[in-house]
Amino acid sequence: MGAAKRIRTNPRQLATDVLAEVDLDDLVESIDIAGPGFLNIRLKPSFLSEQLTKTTLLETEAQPKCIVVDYSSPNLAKEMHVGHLRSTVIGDAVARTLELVGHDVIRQNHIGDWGTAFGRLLAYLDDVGDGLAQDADLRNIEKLYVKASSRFGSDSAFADRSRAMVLALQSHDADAMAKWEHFMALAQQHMSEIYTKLDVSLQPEHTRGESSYNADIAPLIEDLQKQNDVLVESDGALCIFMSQFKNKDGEIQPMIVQKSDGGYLYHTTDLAALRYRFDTLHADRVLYFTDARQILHFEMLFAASRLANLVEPSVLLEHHPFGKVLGKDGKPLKSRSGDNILLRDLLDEAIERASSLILEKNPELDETQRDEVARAVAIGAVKYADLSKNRLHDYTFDWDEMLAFDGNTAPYLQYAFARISSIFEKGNIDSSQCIEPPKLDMEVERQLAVHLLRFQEVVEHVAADAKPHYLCAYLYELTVRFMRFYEQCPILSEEGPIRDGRLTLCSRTAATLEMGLGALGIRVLARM
RNA sequence: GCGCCUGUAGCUCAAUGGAUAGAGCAUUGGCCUUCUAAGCCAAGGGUUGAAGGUUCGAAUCCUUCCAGGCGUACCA
Repeated sequence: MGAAKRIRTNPRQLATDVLAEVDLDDLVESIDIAGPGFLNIRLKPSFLSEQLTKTTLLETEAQPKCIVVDYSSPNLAKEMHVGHLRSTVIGDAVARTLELVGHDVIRQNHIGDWGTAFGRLLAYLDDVGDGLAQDADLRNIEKLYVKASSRFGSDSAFADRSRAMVLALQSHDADAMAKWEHFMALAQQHMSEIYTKLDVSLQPEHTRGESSYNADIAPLIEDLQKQNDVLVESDGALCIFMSQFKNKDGEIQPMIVQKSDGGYLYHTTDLAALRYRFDTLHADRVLYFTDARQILHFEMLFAASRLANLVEPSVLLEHHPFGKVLGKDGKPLKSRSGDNILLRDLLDEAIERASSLILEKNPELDETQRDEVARAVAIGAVKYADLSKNRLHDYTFDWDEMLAFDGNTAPYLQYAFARISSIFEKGNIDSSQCIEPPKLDMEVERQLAVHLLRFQEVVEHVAADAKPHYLCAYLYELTVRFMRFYEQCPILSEEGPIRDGRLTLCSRTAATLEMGLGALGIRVLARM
């Protein structure tokens, strides 16, 4: 590192110097220098034990910030498919984690409920007649959109009508609005059903779609025009030119704020949304979870908002991108029928597989319990499969991998919790009363204790970097250590301080699992 | 063309510039008369796409290649 280089000391010497200066006798059992200059510190069991019984699980933020988390944000012209999983699940986990550490989190579901897609859709509905619109469920509308898009590409008159429909919506033409509202009601109902099934914390009040910024756009453009040299007309469109963005011809790539036909684009709504988040919601930090194709869009959005002073310089603007979902053949994911795999089909399949496994593993559970466990296991497995990866590039979707219930999966963590619950149930013990400091004589006990004490650090890391996979890795390692402890150390058959101390380890592990999985949006189970 | 991203075990993925690059799946072999075997223990499996460079130390940082993906003015 730079520091070591500046003082021109080799790491081994530095370690020796540090060791000579520190006095940790009351905390440390042994400390020695190893390898290139590591200080290996072995903490005293008494110190570990004291920390476990005297510290809270998680200290909350002393100075909470107002953090806006923009995630899920499906385009309602289409039914939600597996491509929506990442934004929804990762965004939700980060929102929950930020809340857990004490921040004031405002969720924003920036749904695609406006724009050209709806022009095509509504124009197509006009062409085929209202009858279809009356009984169209979302699956039909999904197909409608495909047909509308294809006609848009092949029929220039239809393309013109689609664009005219967009303008009709933007001027709030009554007929167009009625069609749009009918459609939106169906689509939002579908969206809510998926969120409920997925156990995602997004509620209807978090929905603030593109259409909700309609009234803000004209004033926004007016304000931009008041600022010298920000908005420039080019080929009839109003643009912001920023020299760091170049197009394929090496010229400056404009950010189009208003199209030559007077319409607006996603740039425009996002600028309005960002302004709203700062002016009205008073955001200190804004996080966006979208796929990686939008990287350039967000770079331009953030740069433009700085240029036009839409937000204070101190406000943190972060885009957290990720790759798209591919099939096993390495091509964008399609089901056999050629459609994208729908989210509700994935979830139903997951629950079905979990249910039949539970029937086999634990036939004693009654049907109600089985349903509850199946849901928690299935949803947990699907979410964890996504959350445990930190991948910016595309990732491969595989049914068997995503719906696996053993190994490094959510059910493994849930299983540990169920085992602990079973101990407390069998011993008729209240886990919240377990305060006996553990002895930590066995190496597996010490290993568990050390890891338990790192929860705070990991949660803070997730809150800072918006990467839930750190927490997944932590919880998995915690569970591995607990399982070793569980195999080697009898609990209920012991007596006195040994038994009580081990119960404390169990209690703390269960509480950590519950809080950690809760931050990921995954439920724990007393039985499974 | 230019820009951004990615390349790690057969597969899916980890690894604040640090120690012998780790997990899971799959494969092979053990462990249920004791708190849930969705578990535990063990084995095999690597030139981190390639080559240079910086550093006491590189999967990680820099340069050049190779391969793939995405973006590149009125879609989002």
